Amino acid sequence: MPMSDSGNTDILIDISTAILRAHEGELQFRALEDAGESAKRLPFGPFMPHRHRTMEISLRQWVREQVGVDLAHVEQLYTFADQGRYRSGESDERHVVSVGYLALARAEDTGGGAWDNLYRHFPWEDWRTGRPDVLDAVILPALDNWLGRHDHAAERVRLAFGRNEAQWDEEFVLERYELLYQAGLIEEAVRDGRITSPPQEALGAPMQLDHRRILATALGRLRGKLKYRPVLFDLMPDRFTLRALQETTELVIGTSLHKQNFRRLVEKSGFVEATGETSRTRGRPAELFRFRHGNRADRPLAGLRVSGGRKTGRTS
Amino acid sequence: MPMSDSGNTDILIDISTAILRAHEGELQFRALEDAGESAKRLPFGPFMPHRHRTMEISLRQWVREQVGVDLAHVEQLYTFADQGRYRSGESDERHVVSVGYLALARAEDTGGGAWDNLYRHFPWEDWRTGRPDVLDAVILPALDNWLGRHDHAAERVRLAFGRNEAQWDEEFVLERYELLYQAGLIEEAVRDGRITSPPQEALGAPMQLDHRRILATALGRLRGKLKYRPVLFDLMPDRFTLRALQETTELVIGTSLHKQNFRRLVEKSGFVEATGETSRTRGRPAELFRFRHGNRADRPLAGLRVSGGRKTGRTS
DNA sequence: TCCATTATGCTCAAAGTGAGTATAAATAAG
DNA sequence: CTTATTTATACTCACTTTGAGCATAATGGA
Repeated sequence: MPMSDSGNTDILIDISTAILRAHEGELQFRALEDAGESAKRLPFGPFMPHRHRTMEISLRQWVREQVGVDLAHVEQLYTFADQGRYRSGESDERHVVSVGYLALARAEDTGGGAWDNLYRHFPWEDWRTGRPDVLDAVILPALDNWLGRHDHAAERVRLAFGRNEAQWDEEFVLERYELLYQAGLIEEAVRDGRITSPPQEALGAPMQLDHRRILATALGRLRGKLKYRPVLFDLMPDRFTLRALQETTELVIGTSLHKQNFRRLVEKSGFVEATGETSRTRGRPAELFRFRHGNRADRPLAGLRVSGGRKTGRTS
Repeated sequence: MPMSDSGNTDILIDISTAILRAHEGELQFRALEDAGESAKRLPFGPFMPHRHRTMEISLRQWVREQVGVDLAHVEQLYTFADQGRYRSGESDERHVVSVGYLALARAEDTGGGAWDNLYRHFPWEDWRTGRPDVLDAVILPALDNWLGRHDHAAERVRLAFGRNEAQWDEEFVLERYELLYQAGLIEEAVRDGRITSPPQEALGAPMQLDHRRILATALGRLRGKLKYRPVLFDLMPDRFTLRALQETTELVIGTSLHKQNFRRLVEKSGFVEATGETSRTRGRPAELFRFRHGNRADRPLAGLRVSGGRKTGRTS
């Protein structure tokens, strides 16, 4: 239903990319620093339709050329168009629409450049060594306080943060971030003028513009995709041990897994095949596997869904 | 990495919405007709950032006002920016970026207006009465013929259409549509000048602009979301029998389900509660249920995943 | 040689799932 | 009013999947 107005507004589309890799036991993203600005940012640039036929093609190209990273997987996340979350202080006349992308890279294919630990910006999302203290010490009390004045959001908080009967769903990264933002517990909310009293304690390292929101979207999307598409292998080197695959998986979903069951799951999935070679580190050498391009019934790795089942925790 | 160019292009953002409902045994979407144009279209309009703070808020509002539908669920699908798929014939100077939305409505909340059967545009997606004939009679032979000249796409065809060892994945709606488009088997491809020889037989009813692509995205997204979020209830009336819920489910995923097992799955999921009332039609009266807002551990309805298991088909 | 360390194999019970059979409660047909 | 038809609901049963753990196998280093 075309509206009467012709919609003649000067719009600028920014494309920002969360480029992730698994490296040295960390889930990292490519981060850039600007002079005189403590918060980092993602690589981004304007979409120029007269130059690039599609956003993804152009993105792949300039990330390789200007960021020095070969991308294994590229996926559009979301288009954010809400005003006031972006360049709030600047005097640009144009309305900015922000398109976020998720990209995965193998550590080997990443040149120099600075990489940052993703969980430094989302400490409440890393459950690998158990439930993060910051949840009960800071986040939930602060949210309760906020809920006193905004009780309509109680159900959203319950679902996002797994209170009462609800389970912690590791995919709700964005929902959690947005709630924290709305509750004024995120530094970006202060910057955007959404809240007057600054948070008593910084919850994760802030970023420029809406880049932490894009990172949250990226992490949530990746955690979801993991379970039904073999996207993890785009973070892995050519050959890898099942242990390394498990560690990368744990990095992404933010919990620890049962080793023997993980092995069983992956072996049955048909996504990997043994190479015959072995890798030696400390203990018994491990078999090296390689990704097996979908030549058989690709079964979802639903078993990667965070249990919540009977118990939790890793078994040696 | 901001590019040197300032990106000063006149960009128009169109927001198109696939509004779905389940009605009279069909999965329908709100379709509009234009004079002198046989292909229908979705409701759409330009994004006007100086008027609307976010795309979703404005969309909800003008769909209610101008289309006469109360939306139960709204979800952004994708932002398409590839040139040449959109308004190819027009002389508008501006570059058009198309943002697609999925919206769900309860049949009761939809006013007058025209609704169209979704599967009329995607006959190969409806497996409720078995594998559609058009697949083996038309689509696969034509794709094979096309693959002769474009064999690099063989793996994509295999996965999307479930050939050889691969399984038909009901979520790959967009992948299938895009392959058919690229292979020139879709009328829109002719319209866009992508292919010279028109398809021997029209595969599904065409639509204006890129609206069939948006519908494909919508159906695929909904089929996926079904399995882990209680989104189906946004298509259901206040009270419903389990049979009605099953029929709506089957409409969406495009396959038929085992009745007793569906009942078991839904009852155990905790998403519904009995009302005590019953509905009478022909046979034995059925209990009326209502949606139970997430007050307990919301378990994914993974069981809705199309079996592919031992056998298929409905049991009385 | 013994130990710490990591990898891999195997078991077992509980829960989930596919495919039925059986029974119940209505209406429609004679 | 009796019977057939239709739909709903209950229950079974074999098989698979999953959470959890025990047991054994290869390494390098003390």
